[in-house]
Amino acid sequence: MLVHTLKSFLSNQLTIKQAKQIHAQILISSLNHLQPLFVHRFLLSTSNYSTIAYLYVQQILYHLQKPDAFSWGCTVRFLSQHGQFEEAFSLYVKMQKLGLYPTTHAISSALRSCARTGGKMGGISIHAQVHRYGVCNCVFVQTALVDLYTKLADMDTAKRVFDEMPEKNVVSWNSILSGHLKAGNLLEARRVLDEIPKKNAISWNTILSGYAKMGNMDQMLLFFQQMPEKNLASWNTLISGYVEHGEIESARSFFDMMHQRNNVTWIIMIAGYSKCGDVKSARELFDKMRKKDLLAFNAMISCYAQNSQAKEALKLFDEMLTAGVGIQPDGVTLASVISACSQLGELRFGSWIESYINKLGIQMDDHMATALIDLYAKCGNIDKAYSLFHGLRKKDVVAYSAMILGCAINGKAVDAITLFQRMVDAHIQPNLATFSGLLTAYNHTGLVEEGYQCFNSMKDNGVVPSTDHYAIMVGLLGRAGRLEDAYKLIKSMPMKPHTGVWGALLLACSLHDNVEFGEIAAQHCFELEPGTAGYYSLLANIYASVGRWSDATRLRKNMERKKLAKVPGCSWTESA
DNA sequence: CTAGGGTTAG
Repeated sequence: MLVHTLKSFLSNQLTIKQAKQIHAQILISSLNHLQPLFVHRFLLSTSNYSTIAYLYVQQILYHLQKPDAFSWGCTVRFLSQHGQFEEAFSLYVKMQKLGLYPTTHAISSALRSCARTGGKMGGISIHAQVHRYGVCNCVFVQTALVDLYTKLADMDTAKRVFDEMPEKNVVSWNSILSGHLKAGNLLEARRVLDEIPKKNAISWNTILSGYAKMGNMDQMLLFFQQMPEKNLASWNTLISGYVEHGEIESARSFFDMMHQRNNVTWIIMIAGYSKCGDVKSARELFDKMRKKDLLAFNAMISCYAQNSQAKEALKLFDEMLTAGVGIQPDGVTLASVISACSQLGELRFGSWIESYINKLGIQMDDHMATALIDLYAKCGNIDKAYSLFHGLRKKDVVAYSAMILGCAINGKAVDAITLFQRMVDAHIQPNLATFSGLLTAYNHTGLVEEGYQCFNSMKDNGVVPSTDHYAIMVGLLGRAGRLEDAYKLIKSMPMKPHTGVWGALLLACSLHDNVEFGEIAAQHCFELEPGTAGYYSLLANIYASVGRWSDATRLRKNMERKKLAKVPGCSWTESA
C-alpha cells in the first residue's frame, strides 16, 4: 500500500504545488514507517519519475530521520544524473555542513555537476577537500577531476591530475581526449588516441565530434568510414556536424541511410531544418516521430518561434499542455513561448506565462529572462525589462541587444547608447542584432550623423549590414529629408533591397512630398508586393499633396481595377 | 559513481 502510494507519487509528472501537497500528506501519514534506505533503493530502481518529486522525497527523508552519508550520496548522484546539477552541488555542500564524510559516489557526482555547470569555485574547493580526506586514489574521483579541468579549459591542471593517476580506465582517457579537442588541438588528440590501451566507441566518437566542430566535412566523413567501432551516437555526431555547417542536404541523406534512429537523431534534423528556415520539413519529421519527448517539442516550438510563425508555436505549446501528451514544459520551452508572445505583442500571454512559471516552480534562467526583457520592452514596460536585465547572472550579447532595442523603441536613445558602450567595455562583441537596436535608437531620435557613423562602424566590428540595417538607415536619412542620400544608399547595396527598404523610402517621400524618389520607391514596392494596397495609397497621397490630381485619381482607379481593398489598420499592441 | 551524440532567448 505504501509502496503503491509512493509509486503513483513518483510516476506522475508533478508541479511544485502538487508535490508540496503530497509532501504534507506523506508527512502526516503512515509513510513515517519507511526507512530512508528502503526509499532510496526503491527510487533507484524506478525509471519513471519526476525529478521534482524526487527532491521532495529527499526532503521527506530529511524530516523523518537524519539520513546517513550513503543516502546523501545516492541523492547527489541521482540529481547529477538527471541534469539537476545546481541542486546536486548544493546538496553536497549541505551534506558537508552536517559533518558527514562524503562517499566517493557523492564526490564524483558533485564534481560532475560542477563540470557541467562550469562551477569553477565549487569544483576547485571539492578538489582541495579530496586532498584533505585522502580519497585521491579513487579512479572515479580522479577521472571526474580530469573531466572538470578539461571542461574549465584548464588543460595544464587536467594533464597534471591525469599523469599522476596510478590507475586509468577508458573514461579517464576519453576525458583527457575531449580536453584536447576543446582546446582545438586535434593533432594532439589523435596522438593520444593511439596511446589508449582499450578504446571504445566513445573514444572514436569524441575524435569524430572534433572533426565535426573543426568544419572539415571531408575529413570527418573519412574518419567516420574508417572507425572500427560505430554506434548510434557516431551517426548522430556525423549528421550533427553537417547540420552545424549548413549542409542540411548531406545530413538528410545520412539520416535516410540510417537503419536505426533515436530521438537525438530526429531532434538534430528538426533543429537543422529550423536553422535554415525549412519549417515544413521540420514539421514533417516531427510528425513522424513516434515517441516525442520534451526536447522534441522544444525543438519544434523553437523552430516556429524563430521562423516568425508565432501563432503556430503557441498552438503546439497548447497541444503539448492539453492534448494529453503528458509532458511538462521546462524553461527551454517557455523561452521560446515567450518569444512567440513577444512577436504577437501579447502582453496578456506574457503575464500568464509568468504566473505559469511560478506555478510549475521553474527556475528563472537567463534565457527565459532575456526573452521576457524583449517582451516587456516591446509592450512598453521598460522598468520591468530593466530590472530583469540587472538580475541576469551573465549579460551576453543577446541580453544586451534585447535591452538596447527595448530602450530604442521606448524613446530612450541615450540609454541605448550607454548600454552599447558598457557592452563594448565588457569586451562583448556586438553582432547584427545589436546594431539593429542601436540604429533604431538613432532613427528614433533623428540623430542622422551619429547613425551614419554607427552604420559605417559596423564593418570595423566585423559585421556586414543586412537588408534590415539598410532599411533602418534609409528611414533615418529619409525622415531627415535627405532623400537623395537615402536613394544613393539603396543603390550601393550589395544585395537586393526588399520592401522594407523601398517602403522606408516611400514613406519618407510621402512625409516630404517628394514625387521624384517616391515614384521610384513605389514602383519597386509594386513589383515586389503587387497585392499590398498601402503602397498605392502612399504614392497617391504624394501626387495629391503636390496637386497632381489626375495622377492620384489614375492610381486610385488602378487600385480599384486590381480589386485592392485598403487593409484595415493593424497594430501589434492590439490583441487579436 | 567518471567520458561521446539532442532543445534554449535579441
